[in-house]
Formats: sequence, C-alpha cells, structure tokens
Amino acid sequence: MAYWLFKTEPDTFSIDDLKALGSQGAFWEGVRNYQARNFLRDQVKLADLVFIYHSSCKVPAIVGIAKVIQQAQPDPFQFDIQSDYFDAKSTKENPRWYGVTLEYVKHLRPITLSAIKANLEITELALKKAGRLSIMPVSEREWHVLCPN
DNA sequence: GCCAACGTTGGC
DNA sequence: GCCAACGTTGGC
Repeated sequence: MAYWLFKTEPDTFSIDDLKALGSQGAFWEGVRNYQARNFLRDQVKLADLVFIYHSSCKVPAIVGIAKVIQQAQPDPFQFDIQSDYFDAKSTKENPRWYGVTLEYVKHLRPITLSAIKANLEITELALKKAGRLSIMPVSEREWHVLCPN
C-alpha cells in the first residue's frame, strides 16, 4: 500500500464536500499535468491512503485522509467540449487524462504548510519544494511523521 | 492581487 | 530539439 497527497482548492471541492459524498466517494477529475497523471494512471492503487491538502486558501494545510476506492479511469471531462477540462487531442482509444475515485476517511487537525516546512523530519515531500504538482507520493516514514496514528 | 516558479507551446 | 513566450499554480 502506498501513500499520497492530493491538492484541492476548498472553494471548488473541499474535504467536507468529499465527506458529504459518503461511501460513493468522488471521482478526482481535472488533473491536467503529466507527472500527476502518470502517478494516477500507473501507481495509485486500490486502498492507498491519501492526504487531502487544501491549497489556494487562507491557511494551506493537510486537512484529512481519504482512501482510494477505484483505480484509474479515463477522465470523462476530457471528451466534453463544454468542459473547462476538454482536450481536443485526447481520444477514447487513447485517453490522455485519468482520475481515481476517493472516499472520505477522516478529518485531521490541520497540518499547515508552515508546520510542514518547519518540520525537520520532513525532507522528501514534494510540497516542501515550491512544486506545483497536484498529486504527489508521500513516503511511509513521512506519512507517519505527519500522522502518527 | 502580486509575482515567482515552473510546465507547456510553438516558431525556428 | 532548443528555447523564448506564455499561461497557470499557489503562497504570501
């Protein structure tokens, strides 16, 4: 089992929105970055655990945990000409973009970006560098540093 | 709202 | 295939 961190803008889709969907979970659509896509398509597996991180908001922070309940599927919005996520270069035979489905697990007391940056135990997490990656791996060790239970 | 960092696009 | 221009992300 692997660990991940997914970013979301809470004004668009927050952990509370995820919680409200209950056991049906939420399809994580709209990832349009190749590195993030590769993680989603190739490495994110059923039952992996995911930190939900709120970005572009007052206090950027890890706010809770979700789990993967369905592995990668083509993101249907890439075929929807009405959607902001439409991609004219993607075909059904060879889709470019994928998403997974997440189910809410629990809230955490927010682990703020400033606390993560200040934590000397955290050295690998891509969030620490000024990266803009929206899906990133978290090592098992660093997961447990951030979330001791 | 500003702007630095970085990914993507497109001309050559 | 290089790289400048451009667009987007996301912290502050």
